Amino acid sequence: MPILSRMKLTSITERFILHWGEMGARWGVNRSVAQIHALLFLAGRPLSADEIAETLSVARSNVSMSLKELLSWRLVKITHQMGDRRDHFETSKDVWELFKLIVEGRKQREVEPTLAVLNEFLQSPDWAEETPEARQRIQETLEFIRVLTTWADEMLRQEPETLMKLLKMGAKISDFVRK
Amino acid sequence: MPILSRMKLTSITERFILHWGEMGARWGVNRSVAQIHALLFLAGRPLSADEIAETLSVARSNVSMSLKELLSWRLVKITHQMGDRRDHFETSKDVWELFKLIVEGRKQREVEPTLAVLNEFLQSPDWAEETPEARQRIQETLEFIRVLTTWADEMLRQEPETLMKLLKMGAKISDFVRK
DNA sequence: CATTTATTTCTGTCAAGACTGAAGTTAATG
DNA sequence: CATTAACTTCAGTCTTGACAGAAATAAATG
Repeated sequence: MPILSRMKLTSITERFILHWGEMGARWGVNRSVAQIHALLFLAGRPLSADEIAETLSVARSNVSMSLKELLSWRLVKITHQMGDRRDHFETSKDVWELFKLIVEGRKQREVEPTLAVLNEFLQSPDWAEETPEARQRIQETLEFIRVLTTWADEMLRQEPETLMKLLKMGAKISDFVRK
Repeated sequence: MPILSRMKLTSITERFILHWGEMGARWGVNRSVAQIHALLFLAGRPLSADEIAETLSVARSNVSMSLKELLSWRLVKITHQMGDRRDHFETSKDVWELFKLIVEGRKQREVEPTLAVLNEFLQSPDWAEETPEARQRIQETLEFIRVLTTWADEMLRQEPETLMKLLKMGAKISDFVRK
């Protein structure tokens, strides 16, 4: 069976994918998942699971699982091509959009459970047993996470252009606020 | 040899430490490292390495290594007590300060190397071989990371109170900027 | 409705790295 | 300067999770 579907990667594309995989791993993302996402990002067109497997030299089954995870993060969408029964997968080419989706995903999967846990502490009958200092620090942590996520929600609702302006205005705004 | 140094953890403290360890693991931080940090945060006083090991039931050597890592992130400082030769370890009780240190650390360890890699691509003789689309996406990624880190640098230079104000003003500022 | 094709799930293997206990090193004390 | 205490490093073990190949399932086609 001939290999028809392997994309040949340029040196830079390959290095990008490898670096992205490394970084993913550091941030708690499966290396293959990060690599597949990087490949789709640079390819800029829908790829079939076979093509991905061939190109990155990973098992077809591994690609299947990784794509499933990327789908669950909504980083990847399924598309179809006329006359081809296979699913094809693509990702947004807009880094801002990707960033938004990742932040949104982490918020739902990690921040919200943490808020739930911390809030539960406040309700707990054991709460009164804590030292006042520990109680205060837990409350400050809760408040910190709340402020940060509320703000992140607001920011991520903005259009990329607005967001860019906000970020680039950062210095001026903070000078203003400090006074 | 009697165990003199084990702190008894309240139910909530224990649950906090366990949850923090879990979250750390998700974000690519060694679970013990995160747990030790959580313990120091809630204890609110300097603890010896022995005391940490006893309290969390992990090997003394593991504590040594983990503390070394926390020191390298500057999340933990060594202090001494009169009449005790042992090092004691403490962390800031201020979540904002901790957050700053973590962001700063990740920036240095992960973001800067990534910027270096991407910048290198632009200089590379292979750069011209890339498709225009891939080139554009890599450049946009670079720009995105640059804008975000520049902004983060600015924000983290602020006092916590200024920062709080900025975050809480978020909505108003973005309404203003959009126009 | 049998057959081919596409996709997912399952299971065993392997590698990375977290953890431990022991050995080694350094520093303080009498 | 010998001895004890504090701390670090090292080597092996154990755990976790990534991965490949095989088997199972689902879907499409003639």
